[in-house]
Amino acid sequence: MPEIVYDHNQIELKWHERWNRAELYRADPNAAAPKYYVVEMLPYPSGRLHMGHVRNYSIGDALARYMWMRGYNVQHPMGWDAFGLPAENAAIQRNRHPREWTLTNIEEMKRQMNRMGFAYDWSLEVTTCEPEYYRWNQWFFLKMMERGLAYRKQALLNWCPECATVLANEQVVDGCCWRHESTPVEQRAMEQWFWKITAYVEELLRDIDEKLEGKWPERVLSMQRNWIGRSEGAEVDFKLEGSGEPIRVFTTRIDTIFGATVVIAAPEHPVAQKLLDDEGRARAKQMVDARAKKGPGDIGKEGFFTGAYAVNPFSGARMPVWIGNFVLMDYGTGAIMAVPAHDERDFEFCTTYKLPIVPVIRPVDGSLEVTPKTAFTDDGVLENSGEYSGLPSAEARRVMGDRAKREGFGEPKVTYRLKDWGISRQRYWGTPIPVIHCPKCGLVPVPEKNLPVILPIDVKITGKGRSPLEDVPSFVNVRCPKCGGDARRETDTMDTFVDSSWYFYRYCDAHNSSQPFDPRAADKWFPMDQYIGGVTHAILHLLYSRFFTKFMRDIGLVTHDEPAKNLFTQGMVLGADGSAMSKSRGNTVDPEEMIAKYGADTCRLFVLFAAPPEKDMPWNEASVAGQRRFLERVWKFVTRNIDRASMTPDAAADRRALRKLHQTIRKVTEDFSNRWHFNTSIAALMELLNTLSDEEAALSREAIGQILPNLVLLLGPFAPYIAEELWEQLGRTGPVFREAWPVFDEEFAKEDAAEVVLQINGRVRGRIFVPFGTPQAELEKLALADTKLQPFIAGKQVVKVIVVPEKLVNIVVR
RNA sequence: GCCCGGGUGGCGAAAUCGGCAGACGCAAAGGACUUAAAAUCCUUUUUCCGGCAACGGGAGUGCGGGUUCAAGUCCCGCCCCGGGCACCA
Repeated sequence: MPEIVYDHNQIELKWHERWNRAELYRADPNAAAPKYYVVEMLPYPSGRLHMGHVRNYSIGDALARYMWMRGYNVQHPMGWDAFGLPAENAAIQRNRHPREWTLTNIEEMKRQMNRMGFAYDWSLEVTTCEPEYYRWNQWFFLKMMERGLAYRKQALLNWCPECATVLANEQVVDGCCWRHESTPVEQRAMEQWFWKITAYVEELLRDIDEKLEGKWPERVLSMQRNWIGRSEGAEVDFKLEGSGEPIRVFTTRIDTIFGATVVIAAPEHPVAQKLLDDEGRARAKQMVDARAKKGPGDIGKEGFFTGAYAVNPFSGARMPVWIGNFVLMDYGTGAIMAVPAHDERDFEFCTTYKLPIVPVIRPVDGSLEVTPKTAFTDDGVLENSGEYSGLPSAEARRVMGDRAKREGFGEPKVTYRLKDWGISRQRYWGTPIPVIHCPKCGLVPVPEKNLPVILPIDVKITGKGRSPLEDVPSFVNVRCPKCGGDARRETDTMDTFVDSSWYFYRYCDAHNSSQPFDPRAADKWFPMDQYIGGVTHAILHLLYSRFFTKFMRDIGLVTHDEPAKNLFTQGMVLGADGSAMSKSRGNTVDPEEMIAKYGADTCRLFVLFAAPPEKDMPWNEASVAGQRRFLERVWKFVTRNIDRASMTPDAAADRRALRKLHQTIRKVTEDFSNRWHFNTSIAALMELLNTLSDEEAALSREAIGQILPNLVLLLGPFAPYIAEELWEQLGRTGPVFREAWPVFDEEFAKEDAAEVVLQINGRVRGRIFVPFGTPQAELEKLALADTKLQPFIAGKQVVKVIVVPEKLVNIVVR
């Protein structure tokens, strides 16, 4: 029998061609089959994939193929974020229109991904640089404006010098731009557009517990909770002596207010500013500047006395008003009451400036008091607190908050760390913000019928920190839609996270020209059952898109509250140096090279086999050769057995091989349905092949006839090219993943006898094989009589015998 | 400091509900085939002790306790690694 030499290059090229005309792979959203929707994020439209991407796609792709075989409709689009032109390519690309380079990149991506065997439905592709897509981003912007959720304000913003644009808070990582990890962001005062994500803050938080808990990874939920940073407390007015003007403070510990010895305001606080003379104002400005330059964590605590005093509304005490550089203007009210005895930071400040320290909380057991060295920050029992003395902290907080409200000098209050989403960018690419600045009418939204506002093509990218659109008179100079007078077009473009917040909804109705998508289509597909993405988006995309879904619900586009029922965050592929693979670090591994070396199926199999998908995986290709060997063994086993003449069939061998086959089907099916640990699925396939090889010589034609197609079907989700080719070798016609998923037969999968482990005091001393269903009493008898156990039982007293049917007998002796 | 993960052989890992720790693969060593090498196939491979051997015995899942007939898995207290938040009042 001539051996067929398997040449992976030949096979892949052949299948590459077939892939491109694979019309019938498209999912049909109108079909009646159950829905199952998978979205994956593509992190970077650079037109170049690395092995990190291959792993991410392999996970979703294997699942999608399995779901197809189970008869589900799967939408498996490539998520196109279009975060923008990679800065490092800017020089090359700057003369080209974003639409042009995006399409070029898409072609390149398609080529690469086809080569890797990913079955994407390109017909549903949406790109954020398409004018149609601008239209709906802008449409959403107008809806936000109508509802008062879009507004413009002057604020201190994060500025990335490298990108030459502002960034949202979520896009600042360790004080640096999320795309330029060694470039510290600066603070710049600019007028910007914001979207009021804070209007949904309570719901965003509540639904974490009510809708996502247990279905999204705890890590992501915890990050979102942290980021939202809810904190319950109270606001209290301290009236200034003389003017009677109040300085409002926020505190989570109103129960400690009798211990407040000083009011400290942020240097930019407006009321405090009024108290200062020119010299004071200069000092305050210095503080603000210092903080803008360094990170807030890197400056020592400094402050100075304003000369003014305020009155504690509870105790009536006269308290000096200070300016403190550590008090943040944009959290709480911009002023605090310092309670040095019960707050570490206040303690430090008051010790430095020799301000009085008054303990007012005693631990519940009465054991210790505040020492001169440290603050006592836990809850306890109030003392030296007038009528409130003796109350536990928690109760005091409630009572005192209520009184502040009743008497009008404060109220219980919840504050959040989360701020509104700054969506303005001074980039060229991105959706133009559809607003016109009219000297007479103010901010005028572009009428809906005039959408989309599209980007001009002749633009010079300046990198100067203003939108390059400002230099395009044909774009900027417009007539006011209201009064018809001369006006200027807004030149900021939208954060591309706007696009990624809803693009996946567009997939279910990609060609709608009257609205972003038909609500009925969204109802059919959403909320998506399963979302697969990277953890890097925990507080970026995954928070924004939750907000967007709630907003779309409120304007009647969808009827659900959360975009994704289940979230799965796959682990990152780390570079050999242990840090995340990224182009800027230069530690990426090129899939093209890997494929040239080992073949696409081998590469996919390798990344799936190396670790369970949720785990991070340092790149180490030492074991790739093993996956290649496995595929070649499968190839050889199948091809040499297709027309094999009957040898010496042995019913026992058939039985063993078929049993293993059905056990493997069961195992792989369970892995797919429960946990997607494809590494164990592939291990099971390897075990199957090992068993088949052992039994090969004695298998009957009938057994072979059952084994070969099932083996190929099981391989399909992990190694699509070879599975397709083998399917054809078997005389079938493809595509293999449109075949039904194999079904296992419990009878076949069952072992002949149950192996029961015999233990003495929990240590294994022997094992017996018994028929399934052997009664417990019988098992106990067999165990006690077992010769191997005798030495351990002899001369001792049997205290207890534990029997786990079909598994184990444990004899406790003394 | 607070909040999430995680820690198992030389390496990647498995053990899914408290029931045989190390499946599957890599690497390594030895052997077969070969003039030779590659490829392929076979054997060994957590560790210590005893044995020519089949085998037998002990230890072992970051550390220390506990619960249980039985713990990688559950509980308590630590250590280390990764991630998030943090002068957030």
